[in-house]
Amino acid sequence: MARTQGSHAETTGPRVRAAALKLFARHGYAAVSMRQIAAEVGVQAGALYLYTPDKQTLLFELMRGHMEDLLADWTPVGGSPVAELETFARHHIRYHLDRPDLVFIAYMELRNLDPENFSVIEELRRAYENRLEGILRAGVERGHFAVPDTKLATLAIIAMLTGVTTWYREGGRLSREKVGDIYWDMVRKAVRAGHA
Amino acid sequence: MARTQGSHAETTGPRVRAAALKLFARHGYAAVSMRQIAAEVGVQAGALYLYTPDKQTLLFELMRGHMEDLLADWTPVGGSPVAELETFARHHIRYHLDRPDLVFIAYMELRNLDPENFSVIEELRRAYENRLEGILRAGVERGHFAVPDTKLATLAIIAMLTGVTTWYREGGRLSREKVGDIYWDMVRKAVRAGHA
DNA sequence: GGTTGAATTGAACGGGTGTTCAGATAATCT
DNA sequence: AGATTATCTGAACACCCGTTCAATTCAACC
Repeated sequence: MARTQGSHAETTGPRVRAAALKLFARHGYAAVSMRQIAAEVGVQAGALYLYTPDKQTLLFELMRGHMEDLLADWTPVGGSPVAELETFARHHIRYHLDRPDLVFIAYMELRNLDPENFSVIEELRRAYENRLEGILRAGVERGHFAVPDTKLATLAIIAMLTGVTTWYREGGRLSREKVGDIYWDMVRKAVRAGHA
Repeated sequence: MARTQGSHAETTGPRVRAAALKLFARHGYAAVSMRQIAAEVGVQAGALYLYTPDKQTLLFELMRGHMEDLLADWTPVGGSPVAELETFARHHIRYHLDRPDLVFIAYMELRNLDPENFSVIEELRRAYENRLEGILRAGVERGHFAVPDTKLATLAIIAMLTGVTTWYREGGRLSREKVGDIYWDMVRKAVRAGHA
């Protein structure tokens, strides 16, 4: 018996992606089977192939969408480097706290991407890093920041900020606002000039 | 035909662990089969069970050994918090650069641990974090550090320092010494007091 | 040189994998 | 009401999984 209650194409597609996202984040891409995803959606495994050509593409599209949204979430406007760095840090934290599963996947499942898919994601990731490095470089030129190496500082700051997703839980001791304040305080001090 | 060239028990054990480590780090625990590990060692899959009760224990023992070595690598001596923080940061970086595969596994494969194994590893990880937090708290009490939240600063610093393994490559632009200097500079400034 | 025993093979076990596809079903259109 | 078509099922395909174990091989000992 097929399709027991009406046409579902428009809702099933997103539900497949949502189920894959949830299960990939919880158990890892390799550990999740198409049959498990189908069960989560409430459908047989064969039906998934109406919505994705294969399992690999399901993972890739989740990661690509995430990276593109991340890049679209905010673009530098070229103002004061200090203000731009603050905006970057707060956006980064807020965006990552809003999408814990996608963030988790984007960092953990890189090695499960086919080589072509991997380079697409890597390029998007580099574009994001370059944005932060641009801010740091501008700040160093104008004397607002003092970092020994802008590339390294870029990676250190992103690692620090992204780390928030490993411990933050909704309704915990600290509000998002407060978390943003605390991290921004550390970032600002870490790159600050003139206080050696 | 078995054992084509002599008794191998003493060398095969470590070789099994080394092969598992390498393959788990490259492709992930769930994506690596016992037959692949056996092939890397140059043995049939059944022979692996002379050296591990099962695949899960192989992963767990790698992670447990790593965490115990990390804790044994250095213990705080109770001196100046600034000096202790520097020692901690430099040890952390050096240790992590020395064992990229183990570090990778310890962070990526937590969710593939059985619940009992998971809590063992989690406890070791918490013990490590508590060491750093102890340093920060001592520094805050004596007025050397100013951090809004020592627990959060602990996690932020560890995330930042551990991030070094994602980009550092042997023989690259920066020496280990220089990397340690740069990260220490950022950590020191991030927690510094009296320069708001 | 025959015996012992550790080290290993290779086949087997039950079950799970991603993917395909003919056929069934039900909502929509004429 | 009947035809059409998008949606989904369920079985099948070839293959891989972790693990067990009787049989085999060979170094060491008597």
